[in-house]
Amino acid sequence: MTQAPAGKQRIMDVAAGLFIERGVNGASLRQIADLVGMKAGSLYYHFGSKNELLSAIFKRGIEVMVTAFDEADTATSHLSGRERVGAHVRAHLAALFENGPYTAAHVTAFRTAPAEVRDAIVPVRDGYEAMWTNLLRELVSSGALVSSAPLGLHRLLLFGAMNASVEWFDPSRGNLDDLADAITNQFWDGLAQEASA
Amino acid sequence: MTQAPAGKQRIMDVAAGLFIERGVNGASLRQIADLVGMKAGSLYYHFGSKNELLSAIFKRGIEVMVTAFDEADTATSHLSGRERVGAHVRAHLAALFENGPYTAAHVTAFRTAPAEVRDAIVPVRDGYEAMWTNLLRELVSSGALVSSAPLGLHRLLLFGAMNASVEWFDPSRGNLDDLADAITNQFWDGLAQEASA
DNA sequence: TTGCCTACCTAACGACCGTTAGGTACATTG
DNA sequence: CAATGTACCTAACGGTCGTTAGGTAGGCAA
Repeated sequence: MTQAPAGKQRIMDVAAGLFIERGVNGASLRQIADLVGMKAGSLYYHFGSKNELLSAIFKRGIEVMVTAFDEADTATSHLSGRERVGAHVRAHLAALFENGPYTAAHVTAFRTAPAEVRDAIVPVRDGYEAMWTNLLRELVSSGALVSSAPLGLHRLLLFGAMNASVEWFDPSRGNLDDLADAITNQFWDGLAQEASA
Repeated sequence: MTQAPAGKQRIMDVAAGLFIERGVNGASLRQIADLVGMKAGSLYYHFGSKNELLSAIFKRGIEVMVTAFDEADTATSHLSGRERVGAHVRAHLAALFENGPYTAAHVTAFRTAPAEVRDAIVPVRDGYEAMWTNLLRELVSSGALVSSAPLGLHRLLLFGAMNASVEWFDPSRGNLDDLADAITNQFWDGLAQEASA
């Protein structure tokens, strides 16, 4: 059943996909090894334990998000607030759907991972969240966003809207740019017909 | 370790909480039984299988949402569009945080449940989603919501924002009314400083 | 050729899983 | 008082889990 160069990279790819589908405890090392074309014991040549494999996947998932954020940042720092938010939303979606299964695995499987794994990842994750907090703060300072809203809370709502898309959006059938636009529209203008009093 | 009247109801309570914490496969019948004050085998007096227990919890979780929606509907049908949305958002949050762990379990654990369980639940869940679709359609017809937006998509975004709160909101420390207001604000008006062109 | 390194494999360990068969204590009913 | 039903328990079943120890085939270096 072998079908590719295998190795560490491929193990992580396959494992991340299986973690998304069946959850941390639902995906066994034997299933992962099977899909890779190995035996379960051989995984231990590359990773010291299942938790280590999990951590590597989550960490990579955050790195992918951070990289996407940085690129969007440098590409749009000179544009309007709305365009900047739009670019960052698009970048987050790219991390979820276009740059491997790592970010999606982080978003869906992190919650039920062993506390040991979660505790090791939280600081890395905090770094990404801080980048968004800074972005939104800048937009308030520049007068683009309302200053009255609790930013931390609205950032979490935006994250919720974006991340939940892994459960229903199919990138082979839908357009990621359209999705990013819809999310940005809702975040920026809302859905009310006209600015209500 | 017994501490309460036990029975079917209590098993579902405890199991739902554990499914939220550790996921479907991470929560074992022995752990559930332990917390209830039973032995694993005894659970089979009340439920024919683990999947049956899962299904019962998910189904209950949806019933709780539907009930909350109906109450909000009859209580606010005569009010403004914004107030109606606000009431329904608040009702959804009530289902997630104030009416037992069932809805939260459904939202967090459904994805990794066995296909057999998911397939049985999907039709029930569709009923709840249709209620929201109808609400939003009404609001477009009445001119309260923009007609240009893809409603189904925006409903999913709203669901994502609301449901993700189970991962970070602590009802013993935060105010659910405030959270509902923030969600409603973001959905209705967005965060832009003023209606941008 | 010999020896080491890489990347696997085989085979098994104890632990835990969902599930089942067959008991038992207690309350209710006749 | 006997019979029945309810709500559990004990003990075990086969299976799967993460993990480990020890083996092995092929490539590269000396």
